[in-house]
Amino acid sequence: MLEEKDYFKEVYRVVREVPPGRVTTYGAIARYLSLRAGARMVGWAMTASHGHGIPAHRVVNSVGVLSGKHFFGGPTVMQQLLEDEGVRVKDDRVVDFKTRLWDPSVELGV
DNA sequence: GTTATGACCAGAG
DNA sequence: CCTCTGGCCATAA
Repeated sequence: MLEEKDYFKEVYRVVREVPPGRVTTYGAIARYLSLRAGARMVGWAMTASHGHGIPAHRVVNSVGVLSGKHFFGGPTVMQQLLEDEGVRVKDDRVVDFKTRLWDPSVELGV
């Protein structure tokens, strides 16, 4: 029946809430959902996010690096998607990462 | 059961 | 900037 695990759906729900032009991090999602599995499981969930309509390009690691760009079918696809939404990317890193960061535990309230 | 791996994180040097 | 270490823990073999 459901291939997806419950925490997968939780992660997807949060990622879907990330507005265009903003990014969030694996750690932030893990913190917000209190996933004991930690940030690694968020990354694992993203791997399975294909076909779920998840804007995975808005999820980067703690320093704003596009660590998952390799999974978008090309080395520039993820960057292209972000820049198309107004997020500047330089050397695989989000420019003005701190101001672009959308932390669910802050934006949605803890 | 054990081992290896990973779209991670934080700290130390 | 770089590498290394320790921690986290689900998944695969």
